[in-house]
Amino acid sequence: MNPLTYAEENYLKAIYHLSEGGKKGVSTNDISGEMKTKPASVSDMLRKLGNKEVIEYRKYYGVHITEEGKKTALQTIRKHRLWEVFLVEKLKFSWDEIHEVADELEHIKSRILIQRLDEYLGFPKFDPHGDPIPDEYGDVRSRPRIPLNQLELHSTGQIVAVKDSSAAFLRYLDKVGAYIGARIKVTDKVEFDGSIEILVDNKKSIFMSKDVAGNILVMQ
Amino acid sequence: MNPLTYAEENYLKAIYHLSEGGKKGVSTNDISGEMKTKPASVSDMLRKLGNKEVIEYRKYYGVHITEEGKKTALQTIRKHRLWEVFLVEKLKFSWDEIHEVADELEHIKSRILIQRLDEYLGFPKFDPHGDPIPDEYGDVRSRPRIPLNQLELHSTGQIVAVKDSSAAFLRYLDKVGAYIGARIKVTDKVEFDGSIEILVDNKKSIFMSKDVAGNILVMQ
DNA sequence: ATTATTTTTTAGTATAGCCTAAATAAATAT
DNA sequence: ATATTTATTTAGGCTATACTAAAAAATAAT
Repeated sequence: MNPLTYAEENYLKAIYHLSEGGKKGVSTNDISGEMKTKPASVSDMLRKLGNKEVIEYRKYYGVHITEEGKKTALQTIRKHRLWEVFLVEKLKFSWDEIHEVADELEHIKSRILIQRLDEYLGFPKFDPHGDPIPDEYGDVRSRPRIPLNQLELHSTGQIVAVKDSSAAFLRYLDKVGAYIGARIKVTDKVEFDGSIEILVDNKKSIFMSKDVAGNILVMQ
Repeated sequence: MNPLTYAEENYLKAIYHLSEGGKKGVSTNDISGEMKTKPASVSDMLRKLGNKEVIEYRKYYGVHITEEGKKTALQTIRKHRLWEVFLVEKLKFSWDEIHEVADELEHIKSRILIQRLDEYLGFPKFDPHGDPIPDEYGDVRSRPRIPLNQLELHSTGQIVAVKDSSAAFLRYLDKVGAYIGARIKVTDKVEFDGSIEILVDNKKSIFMSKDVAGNILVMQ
């Protein structure tokens, strides 16, 4: 159908991100939180996105993104991440300065622009945060995951999963401030017993045993 | 005052371009022609731009851009032209493909982005069309102007001013289809009397005497 | 299983930017 | 100088996006 507006693209992207992982619908409140708009505005928008068939929308029952919608969202994400690579690699931005700018750049419409940019950047597969860049067809080559204890000293990564997903272990992670999605950096490795120290989100230092680290999967 | 919206920036840029050369006000109809909107929409917008003090607006008497407005317009033009250089030099666009894309890119707001882009491109002074790129403070290093009759056969240029700005001469130029800003190419030079033939905007052929050509300033 | 609370939707309002049709001012022609 | 034509503005409408306040549905609590 019609191309999406700037605002519609942003909502769809938010819905896509909120959908990741869980297969249940996304709630109006979740979206309103993500978009920093009021729930009433979200309801309005959901009706529109439903009409454009990028989401399935049943009143009071949350939202599912359609295949069409997923493809569209991935195109926006592709553009966002390619521009992030450009900003960091070519214009020497640091990775904490790029988000807002990329949020604007991602809406530039020209298809040929993105193809040329991709080529110019050497067809990168991951953005500066380590997130994968979807290809022109929306396919994502996800990065191999390795246990945290195998990460080199000073390497960075992102926590993407846990091997041991027992409630006890998750509770422990929560308590020390680690979580799925956290950006981490290995700041110390103790040879003697294999325990390590990591920095979470550039803020919080956590010390953990080799056993614990072995149960956390990261991607670089 | 408040930052300008996307649409306001576009109108202001159009007004700036229409103001160049002539010191009289720009008419509503001129703007509507340039922006491909209806005169009624232009009236609306002029009131807004007047409130934001980037133009001086007196009903029925056309528009003058203020110093503040000129500075703002030049920033937009600077961004537009820097992006054009990027598209041509780095992404290998041909110069007839870049306009629409640059029209979108010019509205990206980050100041630091433009500084870095400028640096990355090696602080270019002219865009791919030969138009000068204003600096951060809106200063334009204008390219030397020469009388049209001194232009070589087959050279191209742009009409930027007239020496004789009498009403009669301007009316004549108007009648034959020449105007400030026109892109021209010298297609013939008659040795005998110094008269020349030029092609305006790749469309219209004009034949003119040496005297007339000598009163038209072009930049290459 | 009612009641209370939370979530979501509807109703009505506002602003930006565009439109058409009608009214008014300015410019031109007789 | 008046009439006609042209340019411009006003009035009123439409769509997109957001808002607040009120209504309705779903969920949780007793």
